[in-house]
Amino acid sequence: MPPMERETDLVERWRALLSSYNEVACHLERVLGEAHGITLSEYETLDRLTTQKCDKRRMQDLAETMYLSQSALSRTVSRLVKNELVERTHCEDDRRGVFVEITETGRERWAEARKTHLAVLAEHLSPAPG
Amino acid sequence: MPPMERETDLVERWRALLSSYNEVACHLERVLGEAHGITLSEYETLDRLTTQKCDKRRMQDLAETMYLSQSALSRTVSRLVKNELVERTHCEDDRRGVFVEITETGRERWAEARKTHLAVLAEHLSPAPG
DNA sequence: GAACATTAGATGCGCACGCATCTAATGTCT
DNA sequence: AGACATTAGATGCGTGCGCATCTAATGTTC
Repeated sequence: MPPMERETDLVERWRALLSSYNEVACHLERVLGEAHGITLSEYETLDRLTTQKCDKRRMQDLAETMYLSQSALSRTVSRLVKNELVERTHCEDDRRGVFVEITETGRERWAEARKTHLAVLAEHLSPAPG
Repeated sequence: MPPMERETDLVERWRALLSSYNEVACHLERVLGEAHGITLSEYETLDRLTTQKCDKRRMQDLAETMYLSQSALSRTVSRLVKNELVERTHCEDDRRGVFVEITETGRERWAEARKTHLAVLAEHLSPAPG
Protein backbone atom coordinates (compact mmCIF):
# COMPACT_ATOMS: atom_id res chain seq x y z
CA MET A 1 0.00 0.00 0.00
CA PRO A 2 1.42 3.34 -1.05
CA PRO A 3 1.85 6.11 1.50
CA MET A 4 -1.11 8.44 1.97
CA GLU A 5 -0.91 11.37 -0.39
CA ARG A 6 -1.26 14.78 1.15
CA GLU A 7 -4.66 16.32 0.68
CA THR A 8 -3.37 19.46 -0.95
CA ASP A 9 -1.41 17.46 -3.50
CA LEU A 10 -4.48 15.46 -4.32
CA VAL A 11 -6.54 18.59 -4.84
CA GLU A 12 -3.82 20.24 -6.85
CA ARG A 13 -3.57 17.26 -9.15
CA TRP A 14 -7.31 17.31 -9.62
CA ARG A 15 -7.28 21.01 -10.38
CA ALA A 16 -4.59 20.51 -12.97
CA LEU A 17 -6.51 17.64 -14.54
CA LEU A 18 -9.69 19.68 -14.60
CA SER A 19 -8.16 22.64 -16.35
CA SER A 20 -6.12 20.60 -18.81
CA TYR A 21 -9.20 18.64 -19.71
CA ASN A 22 -11.36 21.69 -20.23
CA GLU A 23 -8.73 23.50 -22.23
CA VAL A 24 -8.45 20.66 -24.69
CA ALA A 25 -12.05 19.45 -24.69
CA CYS A 26 -13.49 22.91 -25.32
CA HIS A 27 -11.27 23.53 -28.29
CA LEU A 28 -11.79 20.06 -29.69
CA GLU A 29 -15.53 20.36 -29.39
CA ARG A 30 -15.64 23.70 -31.13
CA VAL A 31 -13.17 22.96 -33.88
CA LEU A 32 -14.50 19.50 -34.71
CA GLY A 33 -17.98 20.99 -34.89
CA GLU A 34 -17.03 23.89 -37.12
CA ALA A 35 -14.70 22.05 -39.46
CA HIS A 36 -16.36 18.64 -39.69
CA GLY A 37 -19.82 18.88 -38.20
CA ILE A 38 -19.25 16.29 -35.51
CA THR A 39 -19.06 16.37 -31.74
CA LEU A 40 -16.18 15.10 -29.67
CA SER A 41 -18.16 12.03 -28.64
CA GLU A 42 -18.96 11.30 -32.25
CA TYR A 43 -15.30 11.60 -33.18
CA GLU A 44 -14.30 9.31 -30.34
CA THR A 45 -16.89 6.78 -31.43
CA LEU A 46 -15.66 6.78 -35.02
CA ASP A 47 -12.14 6.50 -33.70
CA ARG A 48 -13.00 3.37 -31.74
CA LEU A 49 -14.52 1.85 -34.84
CA THR A 50 -11.51 2.47 -37.06
CA THR A 51 -8.67 2.04 -34.64
CA GLN A 52 -9.63 -1.33 -33.32
CA LYS A 53 -9.42 -4.46 -35.39
CA CYS A 54 -12.98 -4.81 -36.59
CA ASP A 55 -15.08 -2.02 -38.04
CA LYS A 56 -18.14 -3.56 -36.51
CA ARG A 57 -18.80 -3.64 -32.81
CA ARG A 58 -21.56 -4.27 -30.38
CA MET A 59 -22.82 -1.33 -28.39
CA GLN A 60 -21.62 -2.98 -25.23
CA ASP A 61 -18.08 -3.48 -26.46
CA LEU A 62 -18.03 0.07 -27.67
CA ALA A 63 -19.30 1.32 -24.34
CA GLU A 64 -16.58 -0.50 -22.46
CA THR A 65 -13.82 1.46 -24.12
CA MET A 66 -15.63 4.75 -23.78
CA TYR A 67 -16.42 7.24 -21.09
CA LEU A 68 -20.06 7.76 -22.05
CA SER A 69 -23.11 6.50 -20.25
CA GLN A 70 -25.14 3.85 -22.00
CA SER A 71 -27.84 6.31 -23.00
CA ALA A 72 -25.41 8.92 -24.23
CA LEU A 73 -23.68 6.34 -26.41
CA SER A 74 -27.01 5.21 -27.81
CA ARG A 75 -27.87 8.76 -28.81
CA THR A 76 -24.40 9.43 -30.17
CA VAL A 77 -24.77 6.42 -32.44
CA SER A 78 -28.21 7.66 -33.47
CA ARG A 79 -26.70 10.96 -34.57
CA LEU A 80 -23.97 9.17 -36.47
CA VAL A 81 -26.60 7.04 -38.21
CA LYS A 82 -28.57 10.12 -39.14
CA ASN A 83 -25.44 11.60 -40.70
CA GLU A 84 -24.76 8.30 -42.46
CA LEU A 85 -21.35 7.86 -40.86
CA VAL A 86 -22.34 4.60 -39.24
CA GLU A 87 -24.94 1.86 -39.63
CA ARG A 88 -26.82 -0.20 -37.10
CA THR A 89 -27.38 -3.87 -37.83
CA HIS A 90 -29.14 -6.39 -35.68
CA CYS A 91 -27.13 -9.13 -34.11
CA GLU A 92 -28.13 -12.57 -35.34
CA ASP A 93 -27.14 -14.53 -32.28
CA ASP A 94 -28.80 -12.29 -29.73
CA ARG A 95 -31.50 -10.21 -31.28
CA ARG A 96 -31.40 -7.70 -28.45
CA GLY A 97 -27.87 -6.81 -29.46
CA VAL A 98 -26.91 -4.19 -32.01
CA PHE A 99 -23.86 -3.99 -34.19
CA VAL A 100 -22.44 -0.64 -35.14
CA GLU A 101 -20.52 -0.50 -38.39
CA ILE A 102 -18.68 2.45 -39.84
CA THR A 103 -19.57 3.43 -43.41
CA GLU A 104 -17.25 4.55 -46.17
CA THR A 105 -18.37 8.14 -45.62
CA GLY A 106 -17.71 7.69 -41.94
CA ARG A 107 -14.22 6.49 -42.59
CA GLU A 108 -13.51 9.48 -44.80
CA ARG A 109 -14.92 11.94 -42.32
CA TRP A 110 -12.87 10.40 -39.57
CA ALA A 111 -9.69 10.63 -41.63
CA GLU A 112 -10.22 14.33 -42.21
CA ALA A 113 -11.20 15.01 -38.62
CA ARG A 114 -8.14 13.16 -37.38
CA LYS A 115 -5.85 15.84 -38.71
CA THR A 116 -7.81 18.53 -36.95
CA HIS A 117 -7.86 16.45 -33.81
CA LEU A 118 -4.10 16.03 -33.78
CA ALA A 119 -3.54 19.70 -34.48
CA VAL A 120 -5.68 20.72 -31.53
CA LEU A 121 -3.92 18.25 -29.26
CA ALA A 122 -0.54 19.50 -30.35
CA GLU A 123 -1.56 23.05 -29.63
CA HIS A 124 -3.56 22.72 -26.44
CA LEU A 125 -2.50 19.57 -24.63
CA SER A 126 0.13 20.63 -22.16
CA PRO A 127 3.46 18.88 -22.59
CA ALA A 128 4.06 15.51 -21.04
CA PRO A 129 5.29 15.60 -17.45
CA GLY A 130 8.82 14.35 -17.01
CA MET B 1 11.93 24.30 -28.55
CA PRO B 2 11.26 20.72 -27.39
CA PRO B 3 11.42 17.87 -29.88
CA MET B 4 8.16 17.00 -31.66
CA GLU B 5 6.16 14.50 -29.71
CA ARG B 6 5.04 11.42 -31.59
CA GLU B 7 1.41 11.51 -32.64
CA THR B 8 0.50 8.29 -30.93
CA ASP B 9 1.95 9.50 -27.65
CA LEU B 10 -0.03 12.67 -27.92
CA VAL B 11 -3.25 10.78 -28.54
CA GLU B 12 -2.51 8.31 -25.77
CA ARG B 13 -1.95 11.10 -23.30
CA TRP B 14 -5.22 12.69 -24.34
CA ARG B 15 -7.06 9.41 -23.98
CA ALA B 16 -5.65 8.95 -20.50
CA LEU B 17 -6.62 12.49 -19.55
CA LEU B 18 -10.11 12.01 -20.92
CA SER B 19 -10.78 8.85 -19.01
CA SER B 20 -9.22 10.05 -15.76
CA TYR B 21 -11.25 13.20 -15.96
CA ASN B 22 -14.52 11.41 -16.61
CA GLU B 23 -13.92 8.84 -13.92
CA VAL B 24 -13.45 11.52 -11.30
CA ALA B 25 -15.88 14.13 -12.59
CA CYS B 26 -18.77 11.68 -12.89
CA HIS B 27 -18.36 10.44 -9.35
CA LEU B 28 -17.89 13.93 -7.97
CA GLU B 29 -20.97 15.21 -9.73
CA ARG B 30 -23.14 12.40 -8.50
CA VAL B 31 -21.88 12.27 -4.94
CA LEU B 32 -21.83 16.03 -4.38
CA GLY B 33 -25.37 16.18 -5.71
CA GLU B 34 -26.69 13.36 -3.55
CA ALA B 35 -24.93 14.26 -0.34
CA HIS B 36 -24.94 18.05 -0.47
CA GLY B 37 -27.30 19.15 -3.20
CA ILE B 38 -24.69 21.00 -5.22
CA THR B 39 -23.09 20.51 -8.61
CA LEU B 40 -19.39 20.26 -9.25
CA SER B 41 -19.32 23.77 -10.71
CA GLU B 42 -21.07 25.08 -7.64
CA TYR B 43 -18.56 23.37 -5.39
CA GLU B 44 -15.67 24.76 -7.39
CA THR B 45 -17.15 28.23 -7.18
CA LEU B 46 -17.56 28.04 -3.42
CA ASP B 47 -14.05 26.68 -3.22
CA ARG B 48 -12.67 29.70 -5.07
CA LEU B 49 -14.48 31.99 -2.69
CA THR B 50 -13.16 30.38 0.48
CA THR B 51 -9.70 29.33 -0.58
CA GLN B 52 -8.56 32.66 -1.89
CA LYS B 53 -7.92 35.60 0.34
CA CYS B 54 -11.14 37.50 0.10
CA ASP B 55 -14.61 36.00 0.32
CA LYS B 56 -15.86 38.53 -2.13
CA ARG B 57 -14.91 38.58 -5.77
CA ARG B 58 -15.95 40.06 -9.01
CA MET B 59 -17.43 37.75 -11.58
CA GLN B 60 -14.50 38.44 -13.86
CA ASP B 61 -11.89 37.54 -11.29
CA LEU B 62 -13.81 34.42 -10.48
CA ALA B 63 -14.08 33.51 -14.14
CA GLU B 64 -10.35 33.84 -14.63
CA THR B 65 -9.54 31.06 -12.20
CA MET B 66 -12.28 28.80 -13.50
CA TYR B 67 -12.91 26.64 -16.50
CA LEU B 68 -16.47 27.79 -17.09
CA SER B 69 -17.74 30.05 -19.83
CA GLN B 70 -18.98 33.46 -18.78
CA SER B 71 -22.62 32.46 -19.16
CA ALA B 72 -22.19 29.20 -17.31
CA LEU B 73 -20.56 31.01 -14.41
CA SER B 74 -23.35 33.53 -14.33
CA ARG B 75 -25.94 30.80 -14.05
CA THR B 76 -23.91 28.86 -11.52
CA VAL B 77 -23.85 31.94 -9.33
CA SER B 78 -27.61 32.35 -9.84
CA ARG B 79 -28.18 28.85 -8.53
CA LEU B 80 -25.93 29.50 -5.56
CA VAL B 81 -27.87 32.66 -4.82
CA LYS B 82 -31.15 30.79 -5.01
CA ASN B 83 -29.82 28.30 -2.48
CA GLU B 84 -28.55 31.14 -0.31
CA LEU B 85 -24.96 29.99 -0.41
CA VAL B 86 -23.78 33.20 -1.99
CA GLU B 87 -24.90 36.79 -2.42
CA ARG B 88 -24.59 39.20 -5.30
CA THR B 89 -23.82 42.82 -4.52
CA HIS B 90 -23.36 45.63 -6.96
CA CYS B 91 -19.96 47.13 -7.36
CA GLU B 92 -19.82 50.78 -6.34
CA ASP B 93 -16.97 51.87 -8.59
CA ASP B 94 -18.27 50.28 -11.75
CA ARG B 95 -21.96 49.69 -11.61
CA ARG B 96 -21.84 47.13 -14.35
CA GLY B 97 -19.71 44.93 -12.11
CA VAL B 98 -21.02 42.38 -9.65
CA PHE B 99 -19.44 41.13 -6.45
CA VAL B 100 -20.06 37.60 -5.32
CA GLU B 101 -19.82 36.96 -1.62
CA ILE B 102 -20.11 33.65 0.19
CA THR B 103 -22.64 33.46 3.02
CA GLU B 104 -22.29 31.73 6.35
CA THR B 105 -24.50 28.91 5.10
CA GLY B 106 -22.34 28.72 2.02
CA ARG B 107 -19.22 28.38 4.10
CA GLU B 108 -20.76 25.58 6.14
CA ARG B 109 -21.98 23.75 3.09
CA TRP B 110 -18.57 24.02 1.52
CA ALA B 111 -16.87 22.66 4.63
CA GLU B 112 -19.10 19.59 4.62
CA ALA B 113 -18.78 19.06 0.89
CA ARG B 114 -15.01 19.33 1.11
CA LYS B 115 -14.79 16.06 3.00
CA THR B 116 -16.83 14.30 0.37
CA HIS B 117 -14.78 15.90 -2.34
CA LEU B 118 -11.51 14.70 -0.85
CA ALA B 119 -12.87 11.22 -0.33
CA VAL B 120 -13.90 10.93 -3.95
CA LEU B 121 -10.52 12.20 -5.13
CA ALA B 122 -8.70 9.74 -2.90
CA GLU B 123 -10.77 6.90 -4.30
CA HIS B 124 -11.02 7.76 -7.97
CA LEU B 125 -8.12 9.98 -8.92
CA SER B 126 -5.45 7.68 -10.26
CA PRO B 127 -2.17 7.87 -8.37
CA ALA B 128 0.37 10.53 -9.23
CA PRO B 129 2.75 9.61 -12.04
CA GLY B 130 6.34 9.13 -10.96
C1' DG C 1 -22.80 66.73 -24.56
C1' DA C 2 -24.49 63.73 -28.43
C1' DA C 3 -23.15 59.67 -31.16
C1' DC C 4 -20.66 55.56 -31.21
C1' DA C 5 -17.72 51.78 -29.35
C1' DT C 6 -16.69 48.87 -25.64
C1' DT C 7 -17.36 46.25 -21.48
C1' DA C 8 -19.79 43.44 -17.50
C1' DG C 9 -22.92 40.43 -16.82
C1' DA C 10 -27.75 38.28 -17.86
C1' DT C 11 -30.61 35.59 -20.92
C1' DG C 12 -32.82 32.98 -25.16
C1' DC C 13 -31.79 29.00 -27.45
C1' DG C 14 -30.42 24.52 -28.88
C1' DC C 15 -27.75 20.52 -27.55
C1' DA C 16 -25.42 16.57 -25.17
C1' DC C 17 -25.48 14.58 -20.92
C1' DG C 18 -27.01 11.19 -16.88
C1' DC C 19 -30.76 9.00 -14.51
C1' DA C 20 -34.77 6.46 -14.53
C1' DT C 21 -37.79 3.89 -17.10
C1' DC C 22 -39.55 1.28 -20.97
C1' DT C 23 -39.57 -2.49 -24.52
C1' DA C 24 -38.29 -6.62 -26.32
C1' DA C 25 -35.40 -10.66 -26.30
C1' DT C 26 -33.11 -14.22 -23.51
C1' DG C 27 -32.35 -17.25 -19.35
C1' DT C 28 -34.04 -19.79 -15.49
C1' DC C 29 -36.92 -22.59 -12.59
C1' DT C 30 -40.57 -25.55 -11.65
C1' DA D 1 -44.70 -24.77 -21.51
C1' DG D 2 -45.76 -20.77 -18.21
C1' DA D 3 -44.17 -17.32 -14.74
C1' DC D 4 -40.46 -14.49 -13.35
C1' DA D 5 -35.79 -12.41 -13.55
C1' DT D 6 -32.31 -10.50 -16.29
C1' DT D 7 -30.14 -8.18 -20.11
C1' DA D 8 -29.43 -4.98 -24.44
C1' DG D 9 -30.50 -0.99 -26.00
C1' DA D 10 -33.97 3.05 -26.74
C1' DT D 11 -36.39 6.93 -24.84
C1' DG D 12 -38.79 10.61 -21.59
C1' DC D 13 -37.23 13.97 -18.70
C1' DG D 14 -34.73 17.43 -16.35
C1' DT D 15 -30.29 19.87 -16.16
C1' DG D 16 -25.94 22.36 -17.19
C1' DC D 17 -23.37 23.83 -20.91
C1' DG D 18 -21.56 27.14 -24.86
C1' DC D 19 -22.79 30.47 -28.32
C1' DA D 20 -25.03 34.37 -29.66
C1' DT D 21 -27.48 38.18 -28.28
C1' DC D 22 -29.34 41.61 -25.18
C1' DT D 23 -29.20 45.37 -21.60
C1' DA D 24 -27.13 48.73 -19.11
C1' DA D 25 -23.08 51.23 -17.67
C1' DT D 26 -18.62 53.23 -19.03
C1' DG D 27 -15.16 55.32 -22.32
C1' DT D 28 -14.10 57.88 -26.38
C1' DT D 29 -14.38 61.22 -30.07
C1' DC D 30 -15.94 65.15 -32.25
